[in-house]
Amino acid sequence: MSTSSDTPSQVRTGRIRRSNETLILIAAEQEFARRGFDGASIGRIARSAGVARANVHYYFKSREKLYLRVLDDIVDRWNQSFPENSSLDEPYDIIKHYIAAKLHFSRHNPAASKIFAGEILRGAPLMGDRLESIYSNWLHSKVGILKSWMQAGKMDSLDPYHVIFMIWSSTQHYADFDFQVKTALKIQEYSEDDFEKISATLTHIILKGCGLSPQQDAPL
Amino acid sequence: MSTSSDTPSQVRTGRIRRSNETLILIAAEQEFARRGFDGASIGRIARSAGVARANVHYYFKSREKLYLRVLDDIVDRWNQSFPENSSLDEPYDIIKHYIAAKLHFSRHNPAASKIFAGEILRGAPLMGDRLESIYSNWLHSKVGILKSWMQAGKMDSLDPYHVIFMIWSSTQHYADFDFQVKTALKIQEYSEDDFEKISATLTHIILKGCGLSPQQDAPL
DNA sequence: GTCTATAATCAGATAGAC
DNA sequence: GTCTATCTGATTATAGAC
Repeated sequence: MSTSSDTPSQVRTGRIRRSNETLILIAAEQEFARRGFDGASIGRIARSAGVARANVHYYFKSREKLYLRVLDDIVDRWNQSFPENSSLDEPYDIIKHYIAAKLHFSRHNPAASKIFAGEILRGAPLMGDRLESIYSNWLHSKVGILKSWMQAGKMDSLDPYHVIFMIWSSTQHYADFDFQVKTALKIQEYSEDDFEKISATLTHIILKGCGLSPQQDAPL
Repeated sequence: MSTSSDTPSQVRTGRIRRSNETLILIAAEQEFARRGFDGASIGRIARSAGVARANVHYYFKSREKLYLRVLDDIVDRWNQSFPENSSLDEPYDIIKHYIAAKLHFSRHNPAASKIFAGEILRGAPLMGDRLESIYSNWLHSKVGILKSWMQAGKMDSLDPYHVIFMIWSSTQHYADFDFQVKTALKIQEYSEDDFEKISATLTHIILKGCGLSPQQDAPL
């Protein structure tokens, strides 16, 4: 078609669009994480991205649409961060691996975690049902797996939902409430050493607390 | 003094003031918890309290002052909820009691918990240093106690800060993120039974995970 | 595709009648 | 002490020149 001819100007235009969209999305994620949807202003996002206010509207139409786009991008990143690793089959290893993955995400995507935390804190006024669909299937399938492990005597009998909520809450805490953690620890930023301590402590308590130890039914 | 004479009109006036202040404070706590400081509107607070917009300003001067007053009242309630109970001296009992107290507060003061969660999530833009002063002394003294228990071999050696953060995060989760929990559990409101399960699960994992069991150095 | 100017909206705060 | 009316400021969103 005539509109799809790749003239130099169109190629350059496409690049500018992508580049500007990316700049705006990065700035928007920081702004929404820091101030929440209500506190965020398009003016600050534009300034921080280095574009004019009107251009943010040109690319994303409205603040709400921009916010939802940021959320979608976060969900994509989230899904990429938790690949199915079928090489593990021991409860101990699987849970240990999951805690590590969650902490890794919290460490490297604190803004993303905060945006979701804010959204849930307010009752998901903007995401609505989309929130549930993100984790619902995953959650209920893992609950089933935990139940089967408990029935097989591989781990202590506990409410599987609350075991998972505990992993969520304790790992996300270091992203969502980093301000309080850092103030309490008197540090500016998390160090490698901090995250090793966090990982060691959470892993120890949760695994031992669930009655799990390494290779508990290792065949001699 | 002449101004303190208790004429009927002044007595009634004082009562109205207290009554209206209370109505506004109750409405404000709900509004700030649901929408955050930026999303909250004085109009909604006034309507919900049954007074005119201007009266909220008359009593509290500004939205920010009202917010800070709500925070102060929450801190008071918080302090009343955690009386020093010197009757306990076993690590197992003390931590178990603390988890129960935290969960009790989460259950009965979800709005208060959410307001603090929102404030910490955004880096305490309005509370500032006042936040730290609330828990700082408590935290560092308890860290010292945990350390002494670990050195005495009464519990596993772990980073005491992260043990406490874990108790905070896992108990507060049920207030701050109740929307997600309730959606996942497909319930409208927490029941007595829900909280018993939560309490049992958290208590089991944390205590066992820290290597604590009841009366571990019972005499005889 | 970009930017300035402007319209429209909303909410906090205040003045002043009652 | 209460309430209506108004002022003010901020911010989203859009129109239209470049």
